[in-house]
Amino acid sequence: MATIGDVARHAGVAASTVSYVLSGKRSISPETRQRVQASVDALGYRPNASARALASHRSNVLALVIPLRAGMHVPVMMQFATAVVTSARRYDHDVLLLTADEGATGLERVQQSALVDAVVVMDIELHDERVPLLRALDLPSILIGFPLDAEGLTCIDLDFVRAAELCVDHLAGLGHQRIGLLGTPSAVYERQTGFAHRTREGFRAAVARHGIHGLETPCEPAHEAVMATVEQLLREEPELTGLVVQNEPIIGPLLDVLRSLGRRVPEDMSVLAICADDVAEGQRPRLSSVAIPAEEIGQQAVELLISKLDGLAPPAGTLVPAVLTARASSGPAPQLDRSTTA
Amino acid sequence: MATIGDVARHAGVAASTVSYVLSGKRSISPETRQRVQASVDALGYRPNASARALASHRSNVLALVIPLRAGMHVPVMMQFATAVVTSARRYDHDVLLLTADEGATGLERVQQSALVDAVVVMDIELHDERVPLLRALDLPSILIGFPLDAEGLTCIDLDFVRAAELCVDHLAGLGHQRIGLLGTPSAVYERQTGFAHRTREGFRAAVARHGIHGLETPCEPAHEAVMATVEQLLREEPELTGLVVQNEPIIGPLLDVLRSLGRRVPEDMSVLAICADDVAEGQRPRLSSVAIPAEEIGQQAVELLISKLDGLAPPAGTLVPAVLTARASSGPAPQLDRSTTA
DNA sequence: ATGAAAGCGCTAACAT
DNA sequence: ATGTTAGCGCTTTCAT
Repeated sequence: MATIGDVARHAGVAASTVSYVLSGKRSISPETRQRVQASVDALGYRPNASARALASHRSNVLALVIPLRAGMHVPVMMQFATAVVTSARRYDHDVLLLTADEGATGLERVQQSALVDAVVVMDIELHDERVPLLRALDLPSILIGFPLDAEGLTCIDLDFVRAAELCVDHLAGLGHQRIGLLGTPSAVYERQTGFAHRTREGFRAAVARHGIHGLETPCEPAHEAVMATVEQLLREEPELTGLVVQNEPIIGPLLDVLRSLGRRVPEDMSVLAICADDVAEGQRPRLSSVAIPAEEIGQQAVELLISKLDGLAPPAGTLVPAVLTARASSGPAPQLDRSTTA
Repeated sequence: MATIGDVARHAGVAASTVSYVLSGKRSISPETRQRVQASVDALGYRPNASARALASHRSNVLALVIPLRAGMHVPVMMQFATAVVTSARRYDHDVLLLTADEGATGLERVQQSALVDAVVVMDIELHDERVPLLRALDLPSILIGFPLDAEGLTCIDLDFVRAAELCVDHLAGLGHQRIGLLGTPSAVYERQTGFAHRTREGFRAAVARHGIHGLETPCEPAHEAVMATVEQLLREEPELTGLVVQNEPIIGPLLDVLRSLGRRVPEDMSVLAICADDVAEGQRPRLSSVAIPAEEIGQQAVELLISKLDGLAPPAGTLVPAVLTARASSGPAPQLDRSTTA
């Protein structure tokens, strides 16, 4: 491997000049720049990452803490992760993978060994144990998700409160009076995961505001569980005509279950999902949904982090606006013939 | 952050002694060792990763190339990834995430900048473009999957040929005469992904050996596609009584489709899956299956890689044995009343 | 069994 | 606009 010294000799300049040509941190005459660039190309020079990090106190590596906890939906996680890696590369950074089970220890370790410059933390709980650590650690960070107390931290997430509200507003606008929230697996609520709680919050508030009736239930991702949960919901509220689903893996089974129960979508039952657009469009009927823009959030997360590394002070909280797309799964509330016979 | 010099001063020894205590690369008197260890603990010393890498020519970081290509099943990928990270940590290594879309460039980059010591490459195609590069690059590597020409490379994977054989043997042993292989999305075959091709190979060979009739088809992961594919299969072969599935996301829909077509599992149709055990057990009926031991493969991959870094020459190819677990979805071939009426 | 000292390859003052 | 030089914090000879 060629070193910066080799390049300098080849170009007939000082090593520092090569460094400055590469970093652009001071002005270089066009001729010198060209000569150096030619030598770099000729030798196939690539700076040694460790040497650079040691001298500059910057590793150009971000840590990504990926949780793999019970009830999490993996494909969505991976969309975030991919977006983070892709965006990081655009800013000349690489991404180190930290699993959540190494937990707080892992964060401390990578910080103290100066392995990474900053960290992206996913799957934030309302009372996340990593939050105090992050505040103490002097490691620039961005949380994808909001803890209850976000003081001093930079966070970004979809506006889940608004997402739920949009769903309820949409259903209420279509005349639905009794609707349900089919949520994440219960483990997710028990961990007090931010997005699930905030969705529930928004659902409650909107239902109250519209003066309509709202039921909430978690749901495990298995066909049987979906069946049981839907039946339970219909037992509690036979006149249920609308469903908001925040649980990607059960979407398919849910539609099957409704079919097998003889409830047509959207004629008898309107279904709204909070899920990735491609998932919504892959269903039959195509689901009206509020999208989870993982790509956009991951990208913005990296941009916020980079701006912190550049010494800027980005906004502490970024709520990505929720957008509802009406498709084929939601329609006017049915006239409740059923109510007279039930 | 404390440096090795701080620790040395605190313990009253030379920096090199601290280094040797930490690395165990030369013998140290028990007293010195203790004193140094105490100072390390007292100061909370953690070696600077860049300095260490620069001096030792070892970054203690592995790269993991994760593909996110069309048709891939994400949760399985993540199981591999998690196993790799967890195992790497056990050998005091971290893992850098490389997405496949950076492709060969990414491998070259991390190698030339000495960012990583070695690389784990997933989702190998029969004629993988990264294979010649890997051979040229002088970067220790392990492939999870076998290219057609694995000369000079270290590979590991489940024995998919055997996995398919086991499934066919099982069905043939139960008297099934006409069976189908419901495979991955066609994009996966078109890319000539190793595991999909090898499964097909094994299926063909076993079917021929048993002198029974075998149908093969790819299948896209959407309810409608599953329905269409199954109907097509039954049209071609009305007396089909056994199905081997290598396509995790369609397992749920497949069972629904069979139900809606009035085919009971396993009375009318035996279903065998090649998938993770928990997926097989999460279905109703529980699926007879050949497990994909992602955990084990990921772990072994890292161990092989570490042994290479230690200068050993591990076996070039490791085929993890396929194991079939019979559960509730497979049974004796039905007496074909249907054949007389069809 | 331990110390001293020379780098590893780069960046960033500090020159001029 | 460019060169000189002093580190960054560690590992590893080379000494003893």
